[in-house]
Amino acid sequence: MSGAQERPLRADAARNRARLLDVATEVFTTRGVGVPTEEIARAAGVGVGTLFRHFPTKEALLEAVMVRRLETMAARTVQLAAESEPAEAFFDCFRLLIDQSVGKSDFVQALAAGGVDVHSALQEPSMAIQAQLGELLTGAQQAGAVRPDLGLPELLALLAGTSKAMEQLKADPAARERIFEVVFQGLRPC
Amino acid sequence: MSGAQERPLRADAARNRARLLDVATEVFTTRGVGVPTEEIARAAGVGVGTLFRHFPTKEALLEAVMVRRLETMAARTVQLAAESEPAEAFFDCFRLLIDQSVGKSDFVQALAAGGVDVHSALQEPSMAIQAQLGELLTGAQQAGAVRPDLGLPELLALLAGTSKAMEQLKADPAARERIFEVVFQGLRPC
Amino acid sequence: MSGAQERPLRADAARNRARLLDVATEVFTTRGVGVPTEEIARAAGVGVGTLFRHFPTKEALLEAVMVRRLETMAARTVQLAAESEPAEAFFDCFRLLIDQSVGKSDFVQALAAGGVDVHSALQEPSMAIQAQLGELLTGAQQAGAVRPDLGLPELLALLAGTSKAMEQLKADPAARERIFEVVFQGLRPC
Amino acid sequence: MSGAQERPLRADAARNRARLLDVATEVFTTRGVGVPTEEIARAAGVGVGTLFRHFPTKEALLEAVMVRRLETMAARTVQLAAESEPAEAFFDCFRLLIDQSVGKSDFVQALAAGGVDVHSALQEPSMAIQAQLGELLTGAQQAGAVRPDLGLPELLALLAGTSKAMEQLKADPAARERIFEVVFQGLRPC
DNA sequence: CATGAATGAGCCTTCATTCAT
DNA sequence: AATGAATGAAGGCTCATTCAT
Repeated sequence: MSGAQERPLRADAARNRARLLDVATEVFTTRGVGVPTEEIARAAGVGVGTLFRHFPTKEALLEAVMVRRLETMAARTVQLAAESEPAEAFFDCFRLLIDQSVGKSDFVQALAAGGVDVHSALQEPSMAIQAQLGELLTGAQQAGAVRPDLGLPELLALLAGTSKAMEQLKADPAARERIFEVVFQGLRPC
Repeated sequence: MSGAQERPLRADAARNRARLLDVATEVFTTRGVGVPTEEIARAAGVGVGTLFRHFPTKEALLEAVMVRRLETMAARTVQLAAESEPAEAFFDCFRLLIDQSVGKSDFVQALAAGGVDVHSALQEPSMAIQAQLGELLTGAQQAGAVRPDLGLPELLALLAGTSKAMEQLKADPAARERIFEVVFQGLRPC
Repeated sequence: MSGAQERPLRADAARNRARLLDVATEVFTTRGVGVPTEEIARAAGVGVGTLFRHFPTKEALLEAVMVRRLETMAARTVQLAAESEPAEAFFDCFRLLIDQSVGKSDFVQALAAGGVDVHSALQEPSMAIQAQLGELLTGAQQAGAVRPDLGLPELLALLAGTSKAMEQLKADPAARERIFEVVFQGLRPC
Repeated sequence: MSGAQERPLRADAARNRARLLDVATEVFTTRGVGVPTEEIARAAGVGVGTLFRHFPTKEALLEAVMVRRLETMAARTVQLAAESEPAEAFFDCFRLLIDQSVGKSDFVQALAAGGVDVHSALQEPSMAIQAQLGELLTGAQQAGAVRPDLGLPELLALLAGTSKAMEQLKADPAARERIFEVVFQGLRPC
């Protein structure tokens, strides 16, 4: 269902690939996309050659990082959606996506794959979450827990915005909670 | 108040500086910070040498761009604050700052100069707006128009977040208005 | 007639450009196209940056080198053609082109720009020589000094081939002369 | 005669070696020496490791390719020389060598192993053909079919040159034939 | 023996910054 | 003061070669 594995991939190769992905996620997130490939490779304990064997381009690496994040998000979203009442599920999911992406608001933004120039590789996982979110939104609206005039685009924008807001309050959990209160109260029908 | 002008600056030099600043604002905003200095210089109709005479560093140029934006924002904020009732002034000002920064959420974020690594040059204008916003916030809270548990940091974070959200809805003014409704309703006391 | 000079080009810049062209010609010719750009720059007494300012690509440099050779050839060809009788002019010109390109048979081959993938920049100068050679050939044929069944393509091929042959006899002028005798005798009508 | 086989070589190993050689010949000839080793290996259906087991260096592979060509040429030359009259044998052999090397003028040039920097491995087969050609040349000269003032070096140079000339006329057999006529007529005593 | 993942030196190219004109 | 040519440190990427599986 998730595309044929090109090949089983040798044990060590798989480990390297995973480490590269982990390191790249960490590095891109904390220090931006400007970090040299060589540094990422070194941090992963491999040579540049290995990095480029697994990801033919720096951009391909970035893409893979985002795809993985998106897929993780999608998985948890699905899980949550199945476990609770529509309204509760909606708000829990909102929280989840935000918590998932503290310090990574770009990832949440990448989620809005409706845009034109978004890399095709991101389209699929992004669409998957969007579909989920769409259902959750509708459910919550039918349950009367969310303003009925909001659409999916507004929801995505609010997710990106809330994530951005949270970034500035990393150090203050109480303040973050207040942001949630503001947004959630704003989402409710007048 | 904004630092002594080193020297009166010849007429043409001043014109060049202004053009450089305008062009840089436009270019950085629309195409990102990655644009080569030479291109900015050319677009401003001067040589690179001239650019570096006015701004010793590319980063200094970027800083100058942001300072100017911040100063503009501060001026309008002051004006607005003086013209209206506390509560109205607060919401108008929120709107203003967001509208000012569509497609430029980084500028709004720069506004949160309380952060550690923010360039010192941004501190002063940022502090100025923050002071204004602080007063507006307090005023609106005393008027009972805004939740009393919110502090300046939360407000700044919400501004940055809302700006980010708006970026994704550039093309849809009605949706943007709905975002305002959500945020404003969320800001009101329960 | 040869395209508008983009700009007069500062004295030192022109000198650098010329030196780069000279060095590149020498280096590409004696050691092949694989020589690193940095080495060429160093040999010309400039930094890599300067090389790439003048020639945006390594390939562009190579192209420029060949264009210049071709233009030199064309100029001398025109001169020769004007000075002598058709038959004599034809053979003198053949000799000239070969002597011009000892150790550089690739240049002579580049002359055959009829090929498809030849860089467009080479087309013009190549065509110019081809036109000249065509006239010389026809003249010599009408004078009865060259087999009438030969066309321009064959002439170009023979030039490339003779040049290649000469490369192997660099050290032996007498042997080279014998090659000329063979080729020239072969060119004459049965 | 051509060096002791290190070991009998297992059947599959021998097959791999042969395939590698075939593929490399094809690839080097049609696309140049710049083609990555890995690609050659893949085209031969083996891993890079295998390639490097058989040929310790890319250059060694290239050498082996040329040695094989040279040996083939030598064999056919011997055969031809034995079958015909001296003069006819000489011209037939010239033709043969050229036809053998259309699009591969480098191979014919490698034949001139008298040069200094030629790899030692090429020396032996090259010398073999040279000896053959020397005899054919002398024979043809004694038969009065070839100018007596030509030596082996000139013959080798003419072979290389003619091959180069033919490369440019790949598409036009009639023109190629005319080149032969020119060269052969040039070779005949005045 | 075969495989192909790993390595890392080296290449081309860009761009912020300096400095001669 | 302005200009734009020159500089050279990096950066992304390739590929011959090695070595663990």
